[in-house]
Amino acid sequence: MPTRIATSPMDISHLLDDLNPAQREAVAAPPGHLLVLAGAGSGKTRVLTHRIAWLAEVEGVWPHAILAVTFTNKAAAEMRGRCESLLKRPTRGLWIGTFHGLAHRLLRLHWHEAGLPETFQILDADDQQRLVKRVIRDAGLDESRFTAQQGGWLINAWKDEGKRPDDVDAGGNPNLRTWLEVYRSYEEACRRQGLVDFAELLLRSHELWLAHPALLDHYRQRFGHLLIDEFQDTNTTQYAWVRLLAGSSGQVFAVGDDDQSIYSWRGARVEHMQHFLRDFPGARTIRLEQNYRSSSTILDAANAVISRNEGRLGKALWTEAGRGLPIAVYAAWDERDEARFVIERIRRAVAADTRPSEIAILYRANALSRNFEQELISHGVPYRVYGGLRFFERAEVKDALAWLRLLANPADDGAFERAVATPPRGVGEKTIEDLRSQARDGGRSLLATAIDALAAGQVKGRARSGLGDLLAALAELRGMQDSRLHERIDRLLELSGLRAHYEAQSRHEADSRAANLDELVSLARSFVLSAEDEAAGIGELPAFLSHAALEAGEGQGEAWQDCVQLMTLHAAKGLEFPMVFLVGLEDGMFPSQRAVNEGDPGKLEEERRLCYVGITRARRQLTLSYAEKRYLRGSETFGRPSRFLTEIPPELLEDVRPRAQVSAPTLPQMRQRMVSDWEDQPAIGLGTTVSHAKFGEGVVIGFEGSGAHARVHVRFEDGSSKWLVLAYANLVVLG
DNA sequence: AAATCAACGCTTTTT
DNA sequence: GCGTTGATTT
Repeated sequence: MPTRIATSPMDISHLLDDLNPAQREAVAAPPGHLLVLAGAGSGKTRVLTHRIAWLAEVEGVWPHAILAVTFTNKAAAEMRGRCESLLKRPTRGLWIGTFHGLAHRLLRLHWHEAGLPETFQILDADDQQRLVKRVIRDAGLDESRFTAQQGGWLINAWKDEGKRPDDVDAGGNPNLRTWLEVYRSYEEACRRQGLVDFAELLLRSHELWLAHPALLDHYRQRFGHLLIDEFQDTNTTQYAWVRLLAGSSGQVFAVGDDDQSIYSWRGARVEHMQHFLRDFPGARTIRLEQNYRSSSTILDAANAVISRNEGRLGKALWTEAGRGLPIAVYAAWDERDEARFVIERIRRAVAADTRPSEIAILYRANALSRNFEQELISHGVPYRVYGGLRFFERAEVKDALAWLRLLANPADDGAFERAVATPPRGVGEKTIEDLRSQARDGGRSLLATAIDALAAGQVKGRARSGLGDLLAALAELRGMQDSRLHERIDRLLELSGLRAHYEAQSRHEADSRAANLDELVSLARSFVLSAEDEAAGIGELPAFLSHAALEAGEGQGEAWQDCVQLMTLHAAKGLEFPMVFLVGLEDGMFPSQRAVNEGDPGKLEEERRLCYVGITRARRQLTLSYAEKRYLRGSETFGRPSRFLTEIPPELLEDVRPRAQVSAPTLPQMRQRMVSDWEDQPAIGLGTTVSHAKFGEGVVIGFEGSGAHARVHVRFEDGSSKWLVLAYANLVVLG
């Protein structure tokens, strides 16, 4: 049990001084369970880190006895860093990590008790899908009816709910029965190959504790204090994991915001916030409602929107900040007009000394980023899109990792297939299928089967030499036990032919694939085994592979470059920007069609929470936009403004009338100068001389339509004439 | 066995 | 509108 050490009041001032009363109450809470309802921008991370420091410094709790859980590696890293600077020393023995990272550590430490091979490997989402596909195919199912995607989704959903195949009741549903068989076969394949997917990490470590009370007891004794971040995002298995570890003596400090629960489709259950008060006796609730981020206008809009949801725990954000700028709303004619407007505003802001990195464009679905990217490129504004392929998920990197996985775990059939397939080495589908059936019959791995088949002379022709080369290369790499990891990878890239393969490709595709392989080598060179991993007796190679799976690495683009940030609303959770553009606000886009169609109020409420998350990302200025017409999946769609727009009190909004309008066919009206927010566009009329970036100078000889529809007919100097949409053409009026 | 071409299908995605 | 998958071709 932790011993209390005497402290004077002086010691604690730096932990409480810069906190508001509610934050202080949470940080200095007496022993017991606590649920902190932390609104957006209310200083949640600060409270968590100060609580840890408070426990360590004031309550005299050993860091050793504290476990802090987050959902992302980024959040974990930030928490660790802030704790270290608060405590002014390394946080030795303190466990801070993601649910998955901590569960993984437990399984590495207790692989035997968990029923895993010591060499078990982590299956990422892509690997998992491939394996499910293999299972479906081997079962001879119709792959158009039973897709790997759906299978993976179902299996994950079951595991997230803590259900093994035996726990699922398929009832009389034949489809579900089939899926259950797929689930069983998938589990068997994982067991045979020593593979563990993300959901399995959690479920397996939970079962590890259940099956080994002494082990559970050990960890219960050790971790007297559990701190959970983003509690509203916990799934059933994670919640059970926390409950089990806490037992009757562990104190849980849970921080979350039910209004920011946006991952129910990934198994997260907001109800856990309510259940917490029921399941953890004596739990108290503290609300952090003062917002330090946004103007009161932005906050009022957020509050108004979220207040439409039912069954909230209840929380009203307030701020001492002033009203600030109104929320601008722009009704674009179409998605190009929308992009043009947004980028123009961004350029203005940048010209007025806003840094690009302080600006974010947020959208519901990734598909929306394209137009904004195009417009940013054409104006030379640096930008970064989040949510692309991450480093360790890239095909060429995974190709190389497959070899490492085979070295670490020869039973990994997926890795073998990947290594065989790329680069092409004369071993085709037929050869592989023969090996597969042989391996199935013999109950052995593909690699072992291949070695035998080659020795027995069963493989002929090109396949023989190709397979022979591969096995020889593997043998050589296996012999490099004493070499550094990066040397092995470097050699691997040569022997496998991957480097040559991707270098040859690069010439055609102007791609950076070969460079990524070099990057992999240098990542391995600078990879350091963490103290925890070393203590757990984990080798460099398995640790590197786990790192690759659990921390897929940053998305594309340089994090530190000063650029405009583009991302989905989901990706924006936890971030903040002085200037935020929330785009694509049409019913059917946001809220999404599915949420609207299915008529499930829960779905719509989650969309609304997503909207709340989006609005509350903005510090200073929020701009909303929607397009009346949008090309979606190749065809035109006409949308109505999002219902969320109407949920914001109109007095907080300011309509932007951006377009120079050509509204009537009479000259005086044509000459009328219209209000233009984003460019001081003089009037355009018959006979006006204009200049176009591509076509040069010309004279307006006609026009039609009004508002966004306005088009002008221009005869250019070369004699050609064109109809141009005013909103796009960016005409410069010369007189 | 590998390259080329048509057909599909498609929110969100911390790990 | 695009990228991925699969069927077809050589």
